[in-house]
Amino acid sequence: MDQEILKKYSNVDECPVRNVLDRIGNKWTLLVLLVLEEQQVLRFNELHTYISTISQKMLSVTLKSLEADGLVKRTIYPQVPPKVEYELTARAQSLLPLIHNLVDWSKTHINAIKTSRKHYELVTRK
Amino acid sequence: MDQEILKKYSNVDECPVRNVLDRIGNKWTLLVLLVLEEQQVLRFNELHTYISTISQKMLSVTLKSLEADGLVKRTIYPQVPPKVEYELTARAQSLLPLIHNLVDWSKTHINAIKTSRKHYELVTRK
DNA sequence: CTGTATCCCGTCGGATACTG
DNA sequence: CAGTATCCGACGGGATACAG
Repeated sequence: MDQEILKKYSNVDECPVRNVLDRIGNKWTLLVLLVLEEQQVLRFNELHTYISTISQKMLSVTLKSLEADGLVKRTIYPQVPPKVEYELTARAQSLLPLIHNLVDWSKTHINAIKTSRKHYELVTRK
Repeated sequence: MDQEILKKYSNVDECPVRNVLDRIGNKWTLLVLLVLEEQQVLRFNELHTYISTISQKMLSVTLKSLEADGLVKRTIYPQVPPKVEYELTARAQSLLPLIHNLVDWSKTHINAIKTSRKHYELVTRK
């Protein structure tokens, strides 16, 4: 890993994994992906019902960025009232196993991590 | 995935993977982990040299949170001038394969993703 | 050498109200 | 039903200066 590579990894635009982490790292993206994986096809308000604590604004923003990255397919049915369906793309399907690995690792280690945090807080307290 | 589970996944404190993503999702954590993996043991300023674009403040903050989570071990040598060494823990070693999977997936798909983003921008432009 | 302390700004995300 | 528009507070992260 030379200096050239490091510079690229420091740059959000040039670093591939930063491009991905900047998406799934934000507050709601992962949850939307997991719900869509399980339910397969959902309308906007159905998603909102499943993830009731998300605001309309953030659900909209999250879905748009997922659509922009080609991870979610959005289908509009031209009718009144409007009907819009969301579903995962093949690209998202290929990412989901890695996400599940992360979820599993987190579940396995979260207790030890929280214990570490408490201990760290104690020993660093003045 | 029932409502109870979803509420937990919406809550940063209760959701295991959010606890992990909130760490590796920030700007510098991943890069620090990868450099430490390759170099094994580094002092503060050596890390700063490898990752020259990080500010002293953020390097300090990033290392502290990694240490708090038990992902990095910090060793102080009581001498003047001070010498402090950082190295990965076994916990971090167990996480790194998943990170490499993410890096690989990102490298594989980043071009297609960027193409999708450009296309999305075009079709949504007024 | 290994950090802290301030100040400051941009972005993320929440609340609320409004629209085709 | 499926969003947008607006306002606003909190927080991540950069620049700079200082300290043990």
